[in-house]
Amino acid sequence: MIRTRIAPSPTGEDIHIGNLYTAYINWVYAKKNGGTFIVRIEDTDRTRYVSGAEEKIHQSLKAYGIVPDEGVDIGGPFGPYRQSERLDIYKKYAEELISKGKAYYCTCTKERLDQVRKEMQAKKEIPKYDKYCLSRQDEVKKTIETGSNYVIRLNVPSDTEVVFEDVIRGKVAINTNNIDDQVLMKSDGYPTYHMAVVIDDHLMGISHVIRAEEWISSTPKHILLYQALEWELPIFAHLPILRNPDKSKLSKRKNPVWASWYVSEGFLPEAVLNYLSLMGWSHPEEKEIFSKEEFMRVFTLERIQPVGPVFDIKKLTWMNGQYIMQMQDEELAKQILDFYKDANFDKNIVERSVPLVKERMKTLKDYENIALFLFERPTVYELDFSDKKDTLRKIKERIDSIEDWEAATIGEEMQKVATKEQIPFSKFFMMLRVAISGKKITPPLNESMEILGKEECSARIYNLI
RNA sequence: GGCCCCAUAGUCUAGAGGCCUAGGACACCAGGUUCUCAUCCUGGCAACACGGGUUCGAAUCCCGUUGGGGUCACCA
Repeated sequence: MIRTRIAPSPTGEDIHIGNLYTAYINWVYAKKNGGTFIVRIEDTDRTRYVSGAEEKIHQSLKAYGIVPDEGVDIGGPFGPYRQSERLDIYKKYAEELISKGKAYYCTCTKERLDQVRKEMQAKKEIPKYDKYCLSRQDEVKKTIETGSNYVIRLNVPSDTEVVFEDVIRGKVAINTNNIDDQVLMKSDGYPTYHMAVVIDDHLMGISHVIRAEEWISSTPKHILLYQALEWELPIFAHLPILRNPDKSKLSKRKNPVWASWYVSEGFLPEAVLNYLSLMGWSHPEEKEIFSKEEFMRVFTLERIQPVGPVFDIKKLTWMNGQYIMQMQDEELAKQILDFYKDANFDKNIVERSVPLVKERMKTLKDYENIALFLFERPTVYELDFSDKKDTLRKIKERIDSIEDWEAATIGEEMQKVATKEQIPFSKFFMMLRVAISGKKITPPLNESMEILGKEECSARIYNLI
């Protein structure tokens, strides 16, 4: 049975796009294998806890259609799915580890820890805890009984090669000399990530730990824990980290990173996911645009490349445009109406405008730039009409005389005016375009005029005379 | 800095020893279609980081160098 999970922390505004990527891969992998996808909230850091973040994460995942089978809202057989509600579980295993000699109490102060680290760095050694408390456990236990603060540390054996097989990278080996005696339980009674992740992944029956590459170097700690508790290892797959254009880890300083930002900018969730799926992975037939269902069909973890890809919003934008172009008109109208629900655009006009704007929009947000003039009269004009009033009058007269108000007729009649006035078509229509819309760049003019209606067009011209 | 991961055009990638004169996509440039823009079509620019091996033959395998990234918390 395949069981995958993502473990977001409610420490930001929303789910990070990199986590969304990880979530998508986990979700697809579980779904394609008839498995279960779990969302577990890792809220063990109460100092960085952001209230409301958890709800936001769930909302965003839902907006992208990544729906968990088990999680805080829906429950499941292995709950609770919020780590802050599992404290007694971690405590129990921490005690087991201590009784097995795999972990120990530590009462060192932050000052001493800093001091030790400093000294080691000065000696150019690897900065890590010196196991001072390990040798004096009886003494430490006594001070703890008097109420002093303590943590529980993993007792990392020296000079041992920890080896694991990563689905994406193959064999990875790290010597324990490079690993610190990781704190497992913090002084506030909460577990650290390393403790909680191992216990929960095991208890929740996670078969595949699919997470970002940044976790590779701490995986040996986790393996030590699995071994200490005599648990079977899950399969590990470390996904590449999405990068900024300067190749550093994708960060909010250099890129929009919140999943909901993309939605609010008018990107379609399916397009974002499609783009994300191309990060480190390619379709066996080199297709670029494909549905979730198709991705699910052909996806394999093995095909993921270990290189960290740069997140290119330009290509995402292009892809989003492709999705918009391929969308059914009715569906696009619905999406536009929904995206602009506050603007209260006239439904009929939106529906009629869709064929005109569809291949001009890259994002839903583009609609306003392109089609606003269909709803409001222009206030600024990208052309000066002061010496064109005569022609304008001719245009208005002709507009008023048209009986069959429909794009083709409008075009023909306007051409007649241009010919009569001896104005080249390109110049004439540019003038008319700006007179109607205020702008030099618009959707097809005749069709736009048809949508606006005869009276409105006539009025717009009249306003300029 | 130690450890770990990685290395095909500006970017995403195909490529698992001869099919490679290295293919596709985005971006960019030029041209065509067009009353603007967009779409669409045609063409173009542009890469196997470097050095050693192995082999009849290497973008593909091995080693080294260089470069990039990640990680070294009572954060995840």
